Amino acid sequence: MVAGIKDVAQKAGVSAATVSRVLGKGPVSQELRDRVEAAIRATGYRPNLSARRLRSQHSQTIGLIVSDIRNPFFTALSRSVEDEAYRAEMRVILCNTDENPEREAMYLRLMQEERITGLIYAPTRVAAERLSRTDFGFPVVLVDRTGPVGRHDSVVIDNLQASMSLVEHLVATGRRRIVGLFGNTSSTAIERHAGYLAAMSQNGLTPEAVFVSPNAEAATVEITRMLGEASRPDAIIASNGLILLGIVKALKALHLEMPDDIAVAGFDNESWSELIGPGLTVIEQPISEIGRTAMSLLFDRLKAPGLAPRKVMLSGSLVERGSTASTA
Amino acid sequence: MVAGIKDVAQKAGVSAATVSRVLGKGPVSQELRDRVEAAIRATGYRPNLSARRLRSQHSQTIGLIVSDIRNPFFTALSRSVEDEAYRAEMRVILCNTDENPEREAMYLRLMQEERITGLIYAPTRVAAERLSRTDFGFPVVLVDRTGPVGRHDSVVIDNLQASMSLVEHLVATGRRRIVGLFGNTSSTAIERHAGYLAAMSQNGLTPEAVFVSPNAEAATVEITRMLGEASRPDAIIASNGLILLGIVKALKALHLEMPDDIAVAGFDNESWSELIGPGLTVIEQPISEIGRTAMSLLFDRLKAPGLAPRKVMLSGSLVERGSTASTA
DNA sequence: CTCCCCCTTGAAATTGATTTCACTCGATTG
DNA sequence: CAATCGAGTGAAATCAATTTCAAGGGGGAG
Repeated sequence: MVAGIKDVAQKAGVSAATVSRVLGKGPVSQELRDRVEAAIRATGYRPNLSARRLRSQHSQTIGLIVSDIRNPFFTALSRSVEDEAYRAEMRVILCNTDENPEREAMYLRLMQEERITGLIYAPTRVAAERLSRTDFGFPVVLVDRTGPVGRHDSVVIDNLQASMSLVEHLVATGRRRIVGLFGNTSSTAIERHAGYLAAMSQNGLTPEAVFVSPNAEAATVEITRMLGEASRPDAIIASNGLILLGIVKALKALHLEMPDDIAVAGFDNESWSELIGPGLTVIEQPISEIGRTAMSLLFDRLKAPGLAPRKVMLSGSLVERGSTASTA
Repeated sequence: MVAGIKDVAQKAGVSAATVSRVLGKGPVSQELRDRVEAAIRATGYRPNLSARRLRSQHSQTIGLIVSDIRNPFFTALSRSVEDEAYRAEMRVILCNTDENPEREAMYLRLMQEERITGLIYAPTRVAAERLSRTDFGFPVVLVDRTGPVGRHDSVVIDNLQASMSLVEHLVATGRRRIVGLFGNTSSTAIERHAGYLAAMSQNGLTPEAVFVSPNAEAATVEITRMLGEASRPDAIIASNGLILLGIVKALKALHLEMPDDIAVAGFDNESWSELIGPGLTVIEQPISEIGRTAMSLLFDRLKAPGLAPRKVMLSGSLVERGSTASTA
C-alpha cells in the first residue's frame, strides 16, 4: 500500500494537520517542518490529488476542447495554453471532438464532472448555438471560433479582414477567377467566407465558394473534381491549413504548378509552409497570443465573475510567398 | 451550489446509495431507477469525479508523457493512445517534457499524485537510466524510446534495421559521402546512429555523424555550418522529422536542390512530406499501431502484474521519393 | 404454514486529504 | 503584573462519492 498522510504524520510524530500544513505552506515551526519533510522523503509519500481536490474544492485544472490536435493550429494553441497553465500551477485536460457534436457534449459533461476551474473551447457551429444559452458552473472562453453573442468571453482573429486581404492580394497579383474552399463546421469558416464574398464583390468579381468538411482528404476530392471541368480558375484560397494541404496535394497529383498554372493561398502558417513548392502564401495567426489572451480572460473572469463578456479580436498577417507570385 | 448525490436522492425519495447504484450499474428496481434518472435530469446532477476516484480507488486515467506534442510523431501517437483509452472508458493525461529531465521528474510525480492506472512514456536518455531502477506503483510502457533492459514493457520500431535501409537506399542510388544528423536526447537516435554506422561500414564508407538538439532550428544551424565548408556531402539523413525539416530549410536558404545538389532522407512520414520539393524519402513508422500496442501491453500487465517485461518491436518502412532519386 | 433465500434498499463506514476550532504557551502591551 | 495577542499544534469535522453490512420483503420449496 502506498503511504498516506497518516503514515507520514506518525513517522514524524506529528498530526496529519501538521503534515498538511507543511505541504500547503501553512504556519509550522522549522523543527517540525524538517521532521515532516524527512518523513515524506523516507516514506515516498505523494499526496492524493483526488482527496485534495475533493476537500479543498478547487481542481486547479482548466479544460481545453478542440476539434483535432492533429491540426497544427490546435497543437500550437494547446502548447500555448499549457505553458500558461504551467506558469499558474494549473493542469490542463485536453479533449478532441473530431468536429462531432456528440463527443463535444460528452466532453462538456466530463469537464463538469472534473469540476474544472475554467474552459477554453473551440466549438463547432452546432454546439456554439446551444452554448450561449448554457451555464456550466465555470467560465468559458471561446477561442478561434465563436457563436451568437452570448454570455462567454472570446478570442478570435479578424477573419473578415484577413480573408479580404487574401483576396485583395490575389487580385493585385492579377487573378480574377478566385475560388474559395471553406470548412463547414466552424463559425470561423463562415466569417472567412463573408470576407471572401465582400472582397470579391468590391472588385466586381464573381465568387465561387464551396464548403467542405475541414480536412485534407475532402479538399483533395473537391479540387480534383473542380479541376476536371472545362475551364480552370486562376486561384484557390483555403479557410484553414488542412484544406490548404488538401488543395496542394490535388494540384500535385494533377501536375499543376504554383503559381504559373494556378495560385494558391490560405490560412495558417505552418513550419513547412515555406517549403512547399515556391512557398505558400498564407495568413499567419498569432497562435500563442491567442492562447495567452484566452488564459488571461479566463483568470480575469475568475477574479470578477460579474464582468460583462469580452471579445478580443487579434489580427492575422499576410505572409506573401511564391504560390501567389505575379506571373505577368 | 451545484447538486450533489444527496440532493438527487432526496428529490427521488431514495437513499444516496441507490443513486450511486443507478450510476454504477448496481441492482436497482426499474421503478426507482426511473425516479432517480428523472431526478438527475431535473437537478442537472453531475457526479464529482474526485470524490468517486477517492472512494473507489481507481482513477480510470492513463498518463502519457512525451517530449513535445508539436512533433507530429507524438501528436499522432497521442491521438492513437487517446482513441484506445476512449474505447476503454478511460481518460488520458498528456504531458510535454520539452526533453527536460526536470520537467520529466515533475510530471512523473504528478502521475503518482493522480494515482494513474498506467503510464505510456517516451523518456529522455537520462531519465531512462533511472527508470529501470524505479517502481512507481503503476505499470509503465515505454514507447518510441527505451532504456537499459529493465522492468518495463516497451514498444519500439527496429531502428537499426530502418536506419540501415535508409543508408542502403542512398548507396544504391549512387551516394557515397553520406552525413547523418542525430538527436542527442533519445535512445532512438542512438540506435539509428548505430544502424547508420553499421551500414556505412558494410559498404566501406566513412561515417560522418553529428548529434544535435532534436529540433528544426538546431539542425538548420548545423547544416548551414557544414555546407559552408569546402566540399559538400552527397546526402544527408536525419534521425527524426524535426531535424529533417531543419535540414530542408537550410538547403532552401542555400539554394541547393534535392536530389541534384544533394540527397536528403530521414525518419517520419508527415502529411506534407510528399509535397516538399520532389517529395522526401522517409522511413514511415506505424504510429497508430505503436499506440495501440502500448495500450494493449498496458492492459495485459494490469491483468497480470507478474508477467515478465515484454518488448515489442515493430518495423518502419521505406517510402522512396524524389529527394533521393538517382541522378545518374 | 413455515423456513429460507435472494433481491432491493438504506444507514453508516470509508476514502485521504484540508479546514475549522479550540487550546497551549510564550511574548508584548497597557 | 495582569491581560491580550498571536503563533503553533492537534482533534475532529468535512468534502461527495462508493461500498459494506444489515435488514425488509416477496416468492418458492419443503
